[in-house]
Amino acid sequence: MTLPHPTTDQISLPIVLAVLGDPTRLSIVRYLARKEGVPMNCSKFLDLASKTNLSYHLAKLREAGVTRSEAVGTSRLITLRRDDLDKRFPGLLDSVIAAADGDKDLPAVGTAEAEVSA
Amino acid sequence: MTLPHPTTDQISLPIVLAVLGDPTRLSIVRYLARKEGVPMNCSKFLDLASKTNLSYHLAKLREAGVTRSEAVGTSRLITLRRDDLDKRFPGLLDSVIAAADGDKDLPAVGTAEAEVSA
DNA sequence: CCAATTGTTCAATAACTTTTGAACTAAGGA
DNA sequence: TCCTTAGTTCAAAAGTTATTGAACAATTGG
Repeated sequence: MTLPHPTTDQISLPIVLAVLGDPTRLSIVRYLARKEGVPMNCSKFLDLASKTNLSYHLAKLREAGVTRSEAVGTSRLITLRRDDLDKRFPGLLDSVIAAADGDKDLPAVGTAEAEVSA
Repeated sequence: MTLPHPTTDQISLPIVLAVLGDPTRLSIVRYLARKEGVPMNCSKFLDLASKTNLSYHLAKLREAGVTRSEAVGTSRLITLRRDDLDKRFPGLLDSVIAAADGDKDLPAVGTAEAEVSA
């Protein structure tokens, strides 16, 4: 944990909702949920936006308390803060992710990829 | 139903989340949920914002499919579209409202009021 | 009919958010 | 050491959303 993250009780509902109300960020969260346990690095998401713009969106997610970013070497390992979000807003993340999974209009991550891991 | 409302399947997840990600609108939704079955008119919310600004926020909620506004005389009867939202995004509204109910930072509607009805 | 009440619309402005490119840092491998 | 890879920072530009006040419409009660 290198970069600033809010503590669990600092996570704010309107901020989380506003942050998830962006299609790029919602796609990132959906992908992180699908690949939970497999920490992701930024470059996974380069088909959603430019590197600079991703840096911006990932910072928003981190500052809102939705994700955790850990510096490992020259990479960032990005994970969903599922436990914290479930504690703070029970059921919210699950219903958002379920709804996002059924959303055909959200941009997809990793299309045309040999999806290997579980 | 006088004003334009999206149909159930036109309701979009990112738009709903973005619309709920505003403290004024989240307070309105929380209040509507608490007083469900009792249709509200705009003026109930005048302690949240100016009349003009409320008109704007209530239009946003309506256009996103979160509320329904019906013209009755010179008033609007505003109700939560709970059935439609539950059908489209199961569990989402409940978890948002539960989280909003626990949020001390959200502006309150109808404080210092003799709250009469159920 | 007149006035009050309820809410909308419009245009302007203020305030934010998103996107961009260029320049940068920091780690790792050859 | 030098080069590459991974990501950040900064300032500018573009775009969007929120807020305001003045003017408007429509209904209702006197």
